Amino acid sequence: MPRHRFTDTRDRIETAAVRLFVEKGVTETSVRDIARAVDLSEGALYRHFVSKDELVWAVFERHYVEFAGRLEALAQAETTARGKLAAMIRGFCHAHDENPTLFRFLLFVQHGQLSKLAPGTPTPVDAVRMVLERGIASKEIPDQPPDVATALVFGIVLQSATFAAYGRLPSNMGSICDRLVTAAWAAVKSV
Amino acid sequence: MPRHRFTDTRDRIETAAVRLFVEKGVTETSVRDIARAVDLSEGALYRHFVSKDELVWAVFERHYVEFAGRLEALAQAETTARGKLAAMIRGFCHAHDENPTLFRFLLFVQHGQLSKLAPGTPTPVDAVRMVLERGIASKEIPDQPPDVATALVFGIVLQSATFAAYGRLPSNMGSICDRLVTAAWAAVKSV
Amino acid sequence: MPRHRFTDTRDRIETAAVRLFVEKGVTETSVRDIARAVDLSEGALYRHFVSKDELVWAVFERHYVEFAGRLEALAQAETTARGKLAAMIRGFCHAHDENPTLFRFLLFVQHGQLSKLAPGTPTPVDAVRMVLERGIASKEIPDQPPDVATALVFGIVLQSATFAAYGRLPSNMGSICDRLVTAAWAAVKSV
Amino acid sequence: MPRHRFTDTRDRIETAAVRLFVEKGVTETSVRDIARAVDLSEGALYRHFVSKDELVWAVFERHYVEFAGRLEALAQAETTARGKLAAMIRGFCHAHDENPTLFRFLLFVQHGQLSKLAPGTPTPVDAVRMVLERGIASKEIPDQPPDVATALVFGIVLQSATFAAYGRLPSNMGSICDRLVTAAWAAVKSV
DNA sequence: TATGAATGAGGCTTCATTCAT
DNA sequence: GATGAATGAAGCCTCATTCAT
Repeated sequence: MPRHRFTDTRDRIETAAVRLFVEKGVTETSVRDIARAVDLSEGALYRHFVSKDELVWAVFERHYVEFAGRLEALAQAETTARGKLAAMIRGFCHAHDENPTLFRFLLFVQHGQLSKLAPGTPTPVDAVRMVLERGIASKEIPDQPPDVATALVFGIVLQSATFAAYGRLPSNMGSICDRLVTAAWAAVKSV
Repeated sequence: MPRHRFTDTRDRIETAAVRLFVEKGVTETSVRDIARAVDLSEGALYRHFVSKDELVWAVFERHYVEFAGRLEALAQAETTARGKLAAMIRGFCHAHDENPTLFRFLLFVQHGQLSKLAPGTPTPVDAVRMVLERGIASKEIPDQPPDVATALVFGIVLQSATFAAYGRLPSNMGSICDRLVTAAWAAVKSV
Repeated sequence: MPRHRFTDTRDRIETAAVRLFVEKGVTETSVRDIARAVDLSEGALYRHFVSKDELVWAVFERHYVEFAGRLEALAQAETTARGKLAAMIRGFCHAHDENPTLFRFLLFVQHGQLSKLAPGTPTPVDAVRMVLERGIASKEIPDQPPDVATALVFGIVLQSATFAAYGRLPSNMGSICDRLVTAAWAAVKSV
Repeated sequence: MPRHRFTDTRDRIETAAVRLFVEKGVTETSVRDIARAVDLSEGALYRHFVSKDELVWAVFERHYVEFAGRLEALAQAETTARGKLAAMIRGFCHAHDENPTLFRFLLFVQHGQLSKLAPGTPTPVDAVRMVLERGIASKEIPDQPPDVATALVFGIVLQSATFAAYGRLPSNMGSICDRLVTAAWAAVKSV
């Protein structure tokens, strides 16, 4: 059996890359930076990734789609619009606290990966929007453009994450999660 | 007057630079790109700016501080917490619609300029936070950590701007400004 | 007036590049090699050429087409098939002796540039072939596939140039030019 | 028998390598390319060849010398200069048709291997030259520099092979072999 | 023998910046 | 002020080769 730390190495690369991307930005992170972070030669990276672009994309795509799926599943486990929304916001907070670095990469750094998603690929935005749209249709939520409602909810969650990143809010989003749920629901109902 | 031409050229450079920074990102915009956009040689740019970094910083600092000041002035012209908040949100929307590109550069691109501000320099975040903190002190707003409240308001406004940039919301933020005021107030009051 | 040694520098680059391409091959010649040969930094080369590929192509295309034109003109100045053929072969010998390095680059190194020529672009091969085809049509040359006749003539000329390059024949092709004309004509007539 | 598998693999490598060398050039063919073509790992190739250079050289040397020997044998089986020359040209055509790829590698690609041959090693050029030189000495062929005569013959044969490679002449050189013999003889006699 | 991860050198290119004119 | 050639560092990537398994 060969060494087969392949998977291991690939994971180490991805983790280090995401961290650097969040710390310095994607463009500002050189392949050399990543190589050093995992104590590997630059050339060796290319046995695991075709190119820097592909590395960025691979990390993004995998987790982004997976996260969207998780949100959808959380929503489906609830029956009311408020329940669904609360579950999703808790999902955000949980994802953030589980791996803040990855969370920031997916939702803030992005670096233009979004436009590479195959059209129709479900995103976290879609997941939230879908719940709100249905809530409006079922009159649980007052009539309003679903995109506006989505902006309200998304903004409340993401800006909190931003403040957490800057140290303005506790790094543990779980601690303010309930507050965010209340605020988001109030915002959405306030039309 | 020669000084005019200078100022003129400098302004053209700044405007083009901001546009490119927003379109492609700061790092992804080369000095060559900027020079071409204003139909000037690369070398000539250095008559107007010491370095690319300084250009970025100059544009950011000037407008960012000025914008913070504008927000503060708007707030001071009102007496109630709700009035101040509404005025500021209208200030955001107005600033956005006046020059969406500059708005995005200041609030989204940033590119690490924030940390270069002299400590104590008032920022748009501070302006909003100050109003909310005082509203809490005066019981106009329920007791809560001011930073959380600030996150709610800021998130609602900025995410709407983001959606406007992506075409999910109308490019004219003025058209949803009242909705944002209502939502922000509801969110802040909902504790 | 700026220095405007532009043209000068560009020419020096082209000359050095052709020499190196012939000496070592195109792929085996690095941009660094060329830069050193003209005492310039690697980066500076890119002010004169978009890319290494473009440099190769630029040198090839310009001279190859020009040479084909020269051959055609030489042929047109003669009336008989034999006269035309002799003139062209003398044209080959003259081009070789004028600049053996360039001659070798155009006719031996090539490096796949041939397939980049716009379809229909006249080449030296076409020039020779045209004369032979017409000579066959006019019965000055015995009936035979024109491509075979072209191969005979071209082979006689180019192999001599090859031997000259290797030192097997004098570097001065002019000294065997008449012999080549006689041989080529005999070969073509011998069917 | 294990030795067979070894030999087998080595042959597969050589064949694939020659094909790639002809298709893309030696430098442009990477060890990886070769490994893929024979469905082997890169590392495994080094069990069969010391280095890429050695692989190139091994293939070249073996077949080049062997081909020269074949030509000499063909010549020796004939008595007249014309007979010897005709036999050799037929030898060229036969070798080409038997394995056009190998033929092109030996006679066109070469890639500087020629200069690595031990001085005095007989080559196809030598074989042809020897016959012509003796023909001149015996007055079967008019007096002329043997190298010129060699260039005429070699050029006629090789340019035809070139045209065959480009599709200008039929891929089957056997079909024009007699024509080449006639032309070569005429060229050589035409002094 | 075979594998595939790893290396280190080197290749092409871009970039911010300088400077003679 | 303006130009454009020049620089040197750095960036991404490929390659021939080695080696533990």
